[in-house]
Amino acid sequence: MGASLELAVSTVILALLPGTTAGCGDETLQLHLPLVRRTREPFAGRWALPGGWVTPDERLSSAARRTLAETTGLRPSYLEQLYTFGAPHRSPTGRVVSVVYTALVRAPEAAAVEIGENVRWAPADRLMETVGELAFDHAEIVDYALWRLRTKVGYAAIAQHFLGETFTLAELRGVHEAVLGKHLDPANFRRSVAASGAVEATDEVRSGAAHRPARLYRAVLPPGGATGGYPPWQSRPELG
Amino acid sequence: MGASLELAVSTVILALLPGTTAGCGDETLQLHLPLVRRTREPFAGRWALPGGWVTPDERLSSAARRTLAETTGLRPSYLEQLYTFGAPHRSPTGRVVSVVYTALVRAPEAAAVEIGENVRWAPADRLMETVGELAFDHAEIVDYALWRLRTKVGYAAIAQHFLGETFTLAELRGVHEAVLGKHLDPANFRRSVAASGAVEATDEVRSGAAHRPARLYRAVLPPGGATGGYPPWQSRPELG
DNA sequence: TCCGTTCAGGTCAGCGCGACACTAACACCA
DNA sequence: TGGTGTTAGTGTCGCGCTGACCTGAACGGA
Repeated sequence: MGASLELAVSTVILALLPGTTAGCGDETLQLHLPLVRRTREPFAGRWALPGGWVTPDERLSSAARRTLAETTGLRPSYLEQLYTFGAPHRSPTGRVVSVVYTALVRAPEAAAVEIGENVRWAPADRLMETVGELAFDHAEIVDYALWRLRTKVGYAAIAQHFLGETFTLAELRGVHEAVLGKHLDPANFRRSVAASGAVEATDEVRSGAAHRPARLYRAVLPPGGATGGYPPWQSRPELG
Repeated sequence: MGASLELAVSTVILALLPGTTAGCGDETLQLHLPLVRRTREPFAGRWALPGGWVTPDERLSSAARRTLAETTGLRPSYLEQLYTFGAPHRSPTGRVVSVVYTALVRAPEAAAVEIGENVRWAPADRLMETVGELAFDHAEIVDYALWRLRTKVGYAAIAQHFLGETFTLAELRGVHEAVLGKHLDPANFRRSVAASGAVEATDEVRSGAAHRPARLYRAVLPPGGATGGYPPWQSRPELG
């Protein structure tokens, strides 16, 4: 029935890395994503999202995981389905339907990517300036992923995915400021986070700096069913 | 590359129809969705979501529209992509990946469905009791669609899709009460809707009943870009 | 010892929302 | 014709969340 049609997966992986501004000084974090340079037609030489074909016996998310690891070496712990793109002429060489997954990774994991001639991190908000036009409709896909991150993702998810096991509230706030692109009041941010129940305090503190040490916190996953349904990001039972 | 794999589309169409409670009295509206009885294996005799195969030259949404019209006669004006289900053994007869679309339709449009031996409306919250277990993983798909409707859809969209061109606030409130399954305070509902800017008052009123006539309102679409991105339901440029 | 910096917590005003009382405008009926 | 019932629509109050700002706590460094 539905033949002569290829099913692919792509992934939009977002990481907060130091800004690659050529000038010095500016040490701010910026959203980056890994891109792969195409070596074959169509769009040979252009940069594209990591991805590949789905094999008959693997889950869609497994295909995304596998192709991501094959091309970039990244192995994120959690992938979320973003959208399925299937316009008839997305690819000039035939009908390709792409199920796109997205994930957030920490900077240490992001460092696992073997940067090379054909793999690189690119600043999500300046793709055009840094790598030129993306292959296929991948620029549109990235835009949609960024919109989802900025409008739909909560404290716990961002903390858990962008920071380590434990973190200070200042670190969590810094991550949020980088994602949202605006300054947040430390006191109000603290209250807001505490009220959300997304983090819990640990006994430890982070010392060493020339000021009062900060308490360390840990992300606490939503109790899975407390909201009576599917939380939007993490912790939804993976759908088939 | 990615062969031996079928791509299908399914649709979850939601309409508010009078409750089919056998007993008298209860005239409340209930969420219903159209189901189609399968005539072939697998799952012959079981009820399933309307859907079918994607042909090589049509958009995914067009395939959803076409198969929905072929099986039920429904032609909703707008379809929204819900999720793509692709677990390896969803279908016992081979690998099938289903891109699921969803839409809300008004009762008059819903009446266009030619009810028969193999097509019927079923109450969304009592599928098991009324039609037994659905084919494939369609019950899971319906659950996810209901969750999305109840938690993600705003005033304007519900008004526009479930009601006519103009409507009273009482009608809009009734629709929301039916969707959410709980009573809403008329005064607070009015203020909340007004503040959202999702509706605008018209000059007309609806008279005829034995009480003060109610002003008619009209749904106003979000200004498409006011939020600087993709509004969640209606009015997002259809993605590829 | 003093000082600068950051952590941590508190206060206060404004806003949105739920609960509830009240007025307005029609149809119906005695 | 005027009273009555019913629903439309408005006003008010209190609570909780949020932004803006202030104060004390705890460190390293001069």
